[in-house]
Amino acid sequence: MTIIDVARHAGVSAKTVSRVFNDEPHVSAGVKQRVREAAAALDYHPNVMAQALVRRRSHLIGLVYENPSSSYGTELQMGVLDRLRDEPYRLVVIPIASVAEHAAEVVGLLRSAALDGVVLAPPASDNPRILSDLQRAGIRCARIASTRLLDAAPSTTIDDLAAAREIAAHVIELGHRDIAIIKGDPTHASTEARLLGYGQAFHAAGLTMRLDRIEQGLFTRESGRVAAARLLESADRPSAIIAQNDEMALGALIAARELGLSVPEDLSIVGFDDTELAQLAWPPLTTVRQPVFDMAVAATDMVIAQLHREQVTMQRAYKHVLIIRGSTAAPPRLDC
Amino acid sequence: MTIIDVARHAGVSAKTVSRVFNDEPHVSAGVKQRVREAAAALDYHPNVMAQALVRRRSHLIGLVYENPSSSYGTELQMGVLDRLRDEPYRLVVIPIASVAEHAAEVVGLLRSAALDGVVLAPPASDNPRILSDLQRAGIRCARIASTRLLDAAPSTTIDDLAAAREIAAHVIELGHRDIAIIKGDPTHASTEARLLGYGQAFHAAGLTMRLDRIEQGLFTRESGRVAAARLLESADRPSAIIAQNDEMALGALIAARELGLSVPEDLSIVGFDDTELAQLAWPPLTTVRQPVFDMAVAATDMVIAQLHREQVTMQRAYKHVLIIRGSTAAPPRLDC
DNA sequence: CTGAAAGCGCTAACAC
DNA sequence: GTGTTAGCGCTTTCAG
Repeated sequence: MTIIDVARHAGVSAKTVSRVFNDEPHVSAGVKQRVREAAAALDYHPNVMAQALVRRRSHLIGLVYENPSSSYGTELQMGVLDRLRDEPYRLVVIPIASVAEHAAEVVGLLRSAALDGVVLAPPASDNPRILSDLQRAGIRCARIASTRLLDAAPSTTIDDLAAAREIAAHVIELGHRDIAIIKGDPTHASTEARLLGYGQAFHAAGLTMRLDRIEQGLFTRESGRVAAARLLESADRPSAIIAQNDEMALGALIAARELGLSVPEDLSIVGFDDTELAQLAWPPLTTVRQPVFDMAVAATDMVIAQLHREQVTMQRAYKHVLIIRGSTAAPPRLDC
Repeated sequence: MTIIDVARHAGVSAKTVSRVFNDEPHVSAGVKQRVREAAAALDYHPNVMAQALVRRRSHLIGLVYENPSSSYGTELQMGVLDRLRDEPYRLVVIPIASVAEHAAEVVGLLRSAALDGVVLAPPASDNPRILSDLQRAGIRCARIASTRLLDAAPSTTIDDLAAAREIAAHVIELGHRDIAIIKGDPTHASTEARLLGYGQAFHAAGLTMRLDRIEQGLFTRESGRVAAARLLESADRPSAIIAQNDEMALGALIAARELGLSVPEDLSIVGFDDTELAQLAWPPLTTVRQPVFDMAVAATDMVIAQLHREQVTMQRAYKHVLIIRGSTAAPPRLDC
């Protein structure tokens, strides 16, 4: 059933059917009626691919993320879906195993998906190659938690440095002196920013950061578990662990449990992001909230605004909030 | 940049360029080479929408689910993505707030997304209207956890009845006699099946099911919390709660905590599905495992097989496994 | 207010 | 091996 069939059936031209279906003006009520009836009788539905070809719009918006299964990824996706509800755009999920390795191929992939626009999560959101390829390909984008090239494309941001400083300061204030850090994936820019933030808090408190207390993780639960196990297995173990996200903090919690340590009595643990995991963990995690859902809504909004050729906010900064829960307490007193 | 530009640049016809890009045979190596160079020089990328129009294939596969944010939804999606990796198909996420209410509009929505095929999760997977509309629209599908119309379309199944019977039997074996049930969304077929399974276990043990011990939930955490609160607030409270999924079991856990009850000492709680939540909860949930990820992989495979006109398995049954964790124990002894 | 003609960029079917 | 012709189903001119 094509537009031609409907046109014949209604005794009008194809163009008129097109007008009716696109709510264009200048169609008499009678004709409109006849066309609608003919379409209903023939169970006609416009061919979306033909429309896409001629309009040069697929109405597809992509979400690019390394690890969509994480709590962070879910929240992100829910934000995009929330903004897309009641809009004539669909969400295509584009998982990329390793953005750093495949940066050169990413935009080719997006192109072959015929996307009108994309929401870029870290670390793609900070990748200069991807950003410039995207522009050349004419694919609109908006970015989640960018840290650099802030005028290259619209982005949402948080102050990683300050957020990291605050959560480290909280741990220090509790009385901890021997504090270990589990870093995130080195290909994410926030890994460095957060580390610097922790460093500032240490410095302000007159503490020195011991490099042998910094473990490399990958933002995954398992990497957090392994890193924490390394830190906790020695007799000389830290009294607190600062993980660069909740997923790794949960891994640390699991490692502590495996070693028979109680949290927070023997060990304090903090995360970052305040994803759902943080409340679900036992004890619930002290962390710093990053409004991922809201950022995803805003980024999606920025993409749509571009597609509609509307005024686009180039940058939107979000506030973080320190969330104190049960995974932190004063360090154990060794000398009594 | 179109195929014509490349053809001109390489001094061949458009069809030849098409042949090269589609790896068709009968193109001499030299020509192939020239075409590739011309394409590279012009930064040519085939227009996917034009291909889609003429091939009648969008290479888009949809995942229809009511609540993609849940742990169950995430697992489902990861299964689909896993099967789609390295395939030239993309995943479009189609959340439907209430399948029961909008059944008549669902296929129109899918149609307007130009999907080649869809994976249907409950309760869409059991909806006759959706199934028949899908067939009329020529959209291939495969279903997750279907319970009926098993030859209407390919499906994956588990034995809800047996699984429910087993987990209820486990609770009964622990010595519980006063057992409450939190039902799931009544528009899902498994709600009834599982209830019947619990009933069979009760009957086999010579217990009667008290209707005033059956609460209606909606498969959401909050509905589980509210239902459990109702059950637990009376002085005459049950010693065990059987929830029809993990999400509601977690809600029950939260309700118990709010009322100062310890699990499993004062109250045993079990769920269903064995999603990630079950291991994350504290105490971890006794539940019955449904291999959602595997089922999603299989369903996606069934969709792809249809698109490739290959032989399709019409039904694939999965085994459930009783998983005993910390949320269940013998009931408290009242008489000592 | 309505319609005819001309594509959008690509590929199927057939020639040569 | 390679090119030609004719669409895919729709929308965009531009006439009337």
